[in-house]
Amino acid sequence: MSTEPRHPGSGTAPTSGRAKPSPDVETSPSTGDRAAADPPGFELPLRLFLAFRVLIDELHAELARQGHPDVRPMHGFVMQAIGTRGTTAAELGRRLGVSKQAAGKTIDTLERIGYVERGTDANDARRKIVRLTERGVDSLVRSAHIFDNLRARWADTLGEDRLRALESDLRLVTPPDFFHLDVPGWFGGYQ
Amino acid sequence: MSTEPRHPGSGTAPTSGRAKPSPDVETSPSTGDRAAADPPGFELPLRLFLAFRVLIDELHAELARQGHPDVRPMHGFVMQAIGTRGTTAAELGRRLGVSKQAAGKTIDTLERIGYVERGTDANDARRKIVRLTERGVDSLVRSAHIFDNLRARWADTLGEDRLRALESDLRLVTPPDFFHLDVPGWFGGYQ
DNA sequence: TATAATCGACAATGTGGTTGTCTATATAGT
DNA sequence: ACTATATAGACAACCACATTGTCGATTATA
Repeated sequence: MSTEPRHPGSGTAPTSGRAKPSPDVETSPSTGDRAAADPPGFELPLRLFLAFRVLIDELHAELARQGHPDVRPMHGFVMQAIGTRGTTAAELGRRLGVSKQAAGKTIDTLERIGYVERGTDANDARRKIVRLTERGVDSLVRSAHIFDNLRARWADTLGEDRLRALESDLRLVTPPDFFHLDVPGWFGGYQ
Repeated sequence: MSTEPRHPGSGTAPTSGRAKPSPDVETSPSTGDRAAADPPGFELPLRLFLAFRVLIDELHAELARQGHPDVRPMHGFVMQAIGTRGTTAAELGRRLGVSKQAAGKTIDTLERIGYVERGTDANDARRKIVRLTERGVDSLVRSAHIFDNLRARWADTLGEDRLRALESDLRLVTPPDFFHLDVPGWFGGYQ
């Protein structure tokens, strides 16, 4: 059906594909006993994810335009978790909910592309403090601006009060813990 | 840019949101020129993702209780994309935005755990039609029920009107295409 | 009929996660 | 002070899941 060519994982995903609206699958094979006007239950999680995707994709498209083409969604998230005060691989792993080895690998990548640097801890010879470089901070500053602009665009679309209500509602149904998303193998499964 | 403003939603009375968690990094080191009470721009995407996570995690916890402990988030999504009419690996790959090889592997998994089965196409000897088994359909039926229950719980928390407003708002800022999430290597990057 | 396109399979590869093991360093208990 | 235990980070092996490239079989088309 969708004759559009695929875009592999690299590069910033488009999201503006405007493909087919209706997928071929019935809402629910045999649960037509719900209130008629309600949307299918699985629309809500999908919309939440799509909304997330839209924001992240547009962020990185704009970030690429502003001189940060190599930053991946994961990187920005990790740099947020590193913070301006810096941290260690083990601590970062705990914060993100991944092993310290995985955190270390991501730090390797960020170091290689120049967004973090490793230093030593004067008080603990074991620890190596990971700190954002100037470039790393710059990417976060620009991300903040871009997110603000995206939010403003949503405010134009939805109205400021509706957007605030949306944010408020999301806070009510989500855990207060910000990081610790456990993104790793969460979506996939045992093959 | 995939979000064009349509019509500003008729305002629902906003309720006061709770305090922001404030992770380790400053919102924006030099963007204090926004309205002061606004949340940091990156909270919105994170909340969207967390909300998605909450729904999917609870779905699968309940699904496991109801006799489907092996279904992973990806599986349910893929089965929705397969649909009751069945499809082929190549078509499924296009629909999901992944390669036909990746789609084929996921189909292998679903076949192994008994949720789909492969048949032949009488009209085209190349194609192998993938269809949901009875067990596969059962998992989708239960998923629909569980999603409905989860939605009802959110309606209790937020109020039915607020929830409808949330869904409506999400529709305004997301592309109409349901599937085609390009989940694959999207989050990660080049190491 | 010759040529092109498509399906499904196989192989090789890359990314990103895991566990396990190792050394060096810090810290707590005796 | 000395020893036991815990922790940081590095290295290796492995696994999960995606990618591209290729290939034979089959269908569609010029």
